[in-house]
Order: sequence, then structure tokens, then C-alpha cells
Amino acid sequence: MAKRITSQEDSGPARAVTKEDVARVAGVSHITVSRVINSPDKVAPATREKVLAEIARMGYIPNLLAGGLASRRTRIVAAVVPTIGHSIFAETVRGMSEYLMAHGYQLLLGQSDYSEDIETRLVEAFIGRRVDGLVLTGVQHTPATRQRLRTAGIPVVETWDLTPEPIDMLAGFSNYDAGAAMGDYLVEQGYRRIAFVGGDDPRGVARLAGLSAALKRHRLRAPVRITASPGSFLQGGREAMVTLLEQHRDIDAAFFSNDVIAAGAVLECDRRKVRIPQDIAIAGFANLDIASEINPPLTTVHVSSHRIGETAARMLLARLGGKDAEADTVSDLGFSIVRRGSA
Amino acid sequence: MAKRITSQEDSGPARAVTKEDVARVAGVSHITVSRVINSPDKVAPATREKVLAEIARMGYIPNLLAGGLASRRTRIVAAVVPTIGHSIFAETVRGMSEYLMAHGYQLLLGQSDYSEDIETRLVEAFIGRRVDGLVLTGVQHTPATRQRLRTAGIPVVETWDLTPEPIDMLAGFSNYDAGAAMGDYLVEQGYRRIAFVGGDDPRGVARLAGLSAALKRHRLRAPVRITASPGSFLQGGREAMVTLLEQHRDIDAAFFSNDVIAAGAVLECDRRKVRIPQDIAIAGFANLDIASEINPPLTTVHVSSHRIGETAARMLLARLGGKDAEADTVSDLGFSIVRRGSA
DNA sequence: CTGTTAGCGCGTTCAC
DNA sequence: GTGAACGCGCTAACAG
Repeated sequence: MAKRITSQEDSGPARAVTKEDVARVAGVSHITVSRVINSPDKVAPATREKVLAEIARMGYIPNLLAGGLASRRTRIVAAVVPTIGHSIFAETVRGMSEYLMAHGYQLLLGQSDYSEDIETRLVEAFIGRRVDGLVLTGVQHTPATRQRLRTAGIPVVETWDLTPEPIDMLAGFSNYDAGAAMGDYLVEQGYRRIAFVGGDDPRGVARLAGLSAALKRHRLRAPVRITASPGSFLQGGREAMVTLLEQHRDIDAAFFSNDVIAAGAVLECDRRKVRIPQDIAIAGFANLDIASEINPPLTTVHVSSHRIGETAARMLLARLGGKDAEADTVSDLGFSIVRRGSA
Repeated sequence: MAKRITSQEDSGPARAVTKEDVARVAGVSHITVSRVINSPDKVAPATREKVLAEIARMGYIPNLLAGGLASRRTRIVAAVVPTIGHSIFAETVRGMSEYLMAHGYQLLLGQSDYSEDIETRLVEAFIGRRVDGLVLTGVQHTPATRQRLRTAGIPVVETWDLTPEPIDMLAGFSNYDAGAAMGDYLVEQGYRRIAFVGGDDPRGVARLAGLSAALKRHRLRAPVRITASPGSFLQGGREAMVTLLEQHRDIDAAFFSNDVIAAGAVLECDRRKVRIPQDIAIAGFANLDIASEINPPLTTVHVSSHRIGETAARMLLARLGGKDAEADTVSDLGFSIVRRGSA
């Protein structure tokens, strides 16, 4: 339908249409085409229409690589999450992605699999791509990561925790306080011998530390710590509950590192006719859908996974927009204990 | 510690270290530095060591933007998924991301929210970034998307379904056949009045079509179609089950569009003391963790979410590696009915 | 409102 | 084994 512009042979991967091509056909210079795209107001309506028409007709797509190289702005934000397989991080990524997309930015995603070294490699690669900003999960990073980030001088938001010494910006909540709050709550409810079920990621460790501190404050024994096996959360929760039931009969409440693991434990109790919370109380973390739907519904810690991502993106773009003065650099999104039937 | 290379003032965002800088300090030309990075074998060991040492010391990170511009290869692959909030797509993204990362590629991620128009915009942006390859979800795309992709001439893998006319490559399974297979299975089990619970995404529609065809073949009535409300899957499943139980008392089996919705239905039955499968049989889709853990465990359709992503990435990199001859262009990953207690 | 001149940092091609 | 020249496609600064 559209007649071919050049008469060149169809051999080879037909060089992409360039600004020059559009400019030539539209009878203007390439910089005018550039303006039509980047600041349409600065171009006379007539010229603009003509150029726009030509762009559409030729299917011209600006080369953002070249643009980024010249302008030193890529409109790409990179994020490192431990894994996108956990819905809490998936939610965070979703929040970020939505905000970024709505503002003309794109998301480059990396998974660290909870390894700080992989994170370092990812950060290096992202810096190489000259991303405009970077979002990290957690506040614990290798010296190499910090070093790279410092010299690169790009805005960074650390998420999912707080620290007195952030690399740059911060969007999260205190995992330590969350653990302590759940400890206080469980003690208030009358539970005295408490277990913590979770892995050894830094944020889980922080919550355990908070829990321990709370118990200590109440002059109770330190929590029993159970490590859930990796792999399926539901199954890990089941297994942890078996361990609890068979090897720690004195435990009267267990705080799980996330709602899915807790749900697995609930399912195991259901199977064994163990009553919740009479025989053992169960508390989860994150306030996922499953927490309110399972029977009994889970007492848990609500955290704003989606908002963390959205906030991180917003802080980044605010900084990039140059509003350093206004933009806050730390955003404590908080948490809250959600009381339901399980504890 | 490391003495400063240049004596320039510390004002401004200290221009990033460049290949030239490294070359100067190492006493070679920038092309040698380039070789040390891209093809170390072509450089004398002594020079190589010296350059590598200098790279490490100066914290030099190659500008991949410039490299991509010059070489026309970015080592970035982009993917469009409906949403990363559904674990099936999160798994696919995880599989892709892992494979890509292991091979030195990076993943640019976009969410279409099931909108073909958003997909088109994303594809355009990705092409502008000159990604080396593109992974799409599904086989249904706007003419604009197809057009852009054709003229850009970059490798594309469509996933999560099959079609006789792919844009380029294909990694998925037949949703139609999967629906039909589940239909056959349910009929074999003696169910006669069957409902389908799901949304209206193209793949769900294909499964419904398959189911309908199967029922027709068995001379049974067309399936009752229930649309699960969006938002929480578990709750959507509960509500769908309420509808089924209260308004369609003749239904003896329901095929849900995914295991989480099906699990919600199971939870509702549990609450109402409705027996599964005696009072109503339930079948899910995807074979997620929850399918095997819930009580009763779900009969479902197993699909390889993770492998779809991995396969898509592999096909793309194979093509990029130039092995077009060998590389297969269509990968039917199949599905299988997993029989458990619920149907 | 429009055009000209210079790079952005790198890879490619060819020489040496 | 190493280097020089050139251009990738675009934006920034200034000019007109």
C-alpha cells in the first residue's frame, strides 16, 4: 500500500528508518523532526503536522539508544528483586512498572536470588546501560555495590526495610519493628512460648530480632527458630508445622515469615485436626489474599508491597525531575497488625 | 585510597570513566581496551593484564549504550506479559530472566494489563530501544504490533498458546486442546453438566472453546459460563462458587481458569459443607503449588510456565547466535491432565 | 521558529 | 598484536 521510499534492493535487514530519512521526505532538517517528537510546542503547527504525518507513514521509531547516548538520559529505571516468584516482590515490581510506564519510563528487571554478589553484577550491568535510576531490595549490599553506585552518581532507592544509613533514598518499613509489634501482640494475647518460622534473608532476620527483643522485654524465653525448607512455600509451611508439632510441643504460637508458609501450616493443622488458635496460634506476614480467605483467617502483618514499588518509582522520578528540594528522601510506609482468627 | 586520575575540580557529576581514560592510563589505545573486554584472546597476555588491572582500579564500566549504537546489538531482550501479578506469568518471566542473565542478556519488562493497545505501545518503545529480541504473551496482537515487528525485523517469540500463523517463533501449548482434554476427562468421570469459570482473555476463551467442542462431541449441553470478578482470585473463586451453587443447581462439575480461583471455590465449599467432588467436582488450571496442597487436592491441567519462559529465551538467543538452520521455530510444550481428588 | 556544528562512547574496517 | 579513521543516530548549544 504505502509506496516504498527508497528503491534499494530488498536484500539484507533493510536499515531502519532514521530521523534523516523522515526529515528529507518532509523537507525539513533532522533537528526539526527531533523537536516534533521531544518538544512539539517549539515547532510551527503546519510543519509539525507534516512531520507527524510522515513519521506515521514511514513507521519511523526513534532510536532511543542514540538519544540516550547524546542526552545522557535513557528513561530506563532498573530494579533488583530477590525473585519475582514471591508475590510480595511481584507486587512491588508491578507497582513500579505501572508508575514508570505511566510516566514514559521503562523497567529493566534483575533477580538476585537473594545473593548480594549477583546483585553487584546486576548493578554493574545496569550502570553500564546508563539507567536513570535504580531500585534495590533491602538495605544490605556489598561494598562493591555501594562503591559503584557512589561513583556512578545515579539516584537509588532501597526498599523493603529501613536503615539509618541509606545509600541514597529509602522506601520501606522497619522489619525489626514489625517483628517486635507482632511479638507484643502475641504476648498480649496470652501466648508465652513462641516460634519463628522463616529463612535467613536479612529482612526475615530483622523481624526475628524484633520478635526476640519483644519477648525479652516481656521476660519470656527467646523464640524457637525453625527454618522452612526452600521450594514450595505451602509445603515448607506444612513441614515446619510438623516439626513444631512433633518436636516442640510446648510452643503455643508461631510467627511465620509469610502468609503462604503460614497457610501451609494451617492446611497441615486442618489435616491433623489441630485447632487454631486453641492448640497453636499462627501469625503470618504480608497480608496476602490468602490470609483473609483461608480458614481460620490469618492474623498477619500488613505491608504495602504495591505501594513500596510505586513510591520508589515516584521518588526516583521526582529526583530526576530536579525537584531535589521538595522531594523527600525517606519514605516509611509502615505496617500494621491485622487481627484475625488465627492468633 | 586510589589517587585521582585527573586533577579536575570535583564540581558537577564527575564525567564517567571512559575507555579512552583507561587506555591513556594503561598506555594503549582505546581499541585495545575494547578488545580486552570483548575478545581477550586477541590481546597479548601482558597488555591484557595491565589493562584489566587498570579497569578494576579505575572502576571502569563500559557504556553499553554507545556499544549498542555502534554494534547494533544491545544484549537486551524485552518481554510483554499481561501482568506479573499472576504467578503463571511471574514464573515465565523468572524462567526467561534466569536464562537471559546466564547468557549475558538483560530483560526489559512490560505489562500490558491484557490490553492489545498497551502491548502495541510497549512494542514500539522496545523497538526504539533496539532490543535484540522480543517475547510476547499470546498469539493475538494488533495489526500495528505485527506491522512494527515485521519492519523492525527482530526475532519474536509468542508464548502461552499456539497458532498456525505465528509472527515468527512460538513457545507454548494449545489452550484449545487443553480445554478439550479437560472436557473429555470430566465426561469420562461421569460429569454431565459442566460449567466454565474464567475471564475473557484470549487463552481462556480458547480453553472454553475446546471445552465446548468436547462437550458437543459427547452430545452434552454447552458449558455454563461464569465470569469471575476481577481482583482477588481467591475471592473471585468464592463468589463464582456461590453463583454456581445458588443459581445453577444442576451443575455437577466446574472447570476454573486457574488453580487459585479454583482454590477459592474449594474454600467456599469447605465453608458451606459442600462435598467435593460428590456434590460438585472442581478442576483447576496451571498446576500451581496450591493445587496439590489444598484439601481436596485439585485435578488440574499442568502447564510448564517456567519452561515457557526459558524456552522462549533459548529460542531467541539461538536465533541471535545465527544458528537459524538448526533452531526450531515452534516449540509445543504441551500440557497434561493431573488427576487428583477434586474431580 | 528553524538550521548548523559538535560531539556522546563505542565498534568496525582497514592498515601497520 | 595493535592502532587510526569513521560513523552509529541522536541531542545540545548556539546561531540566524
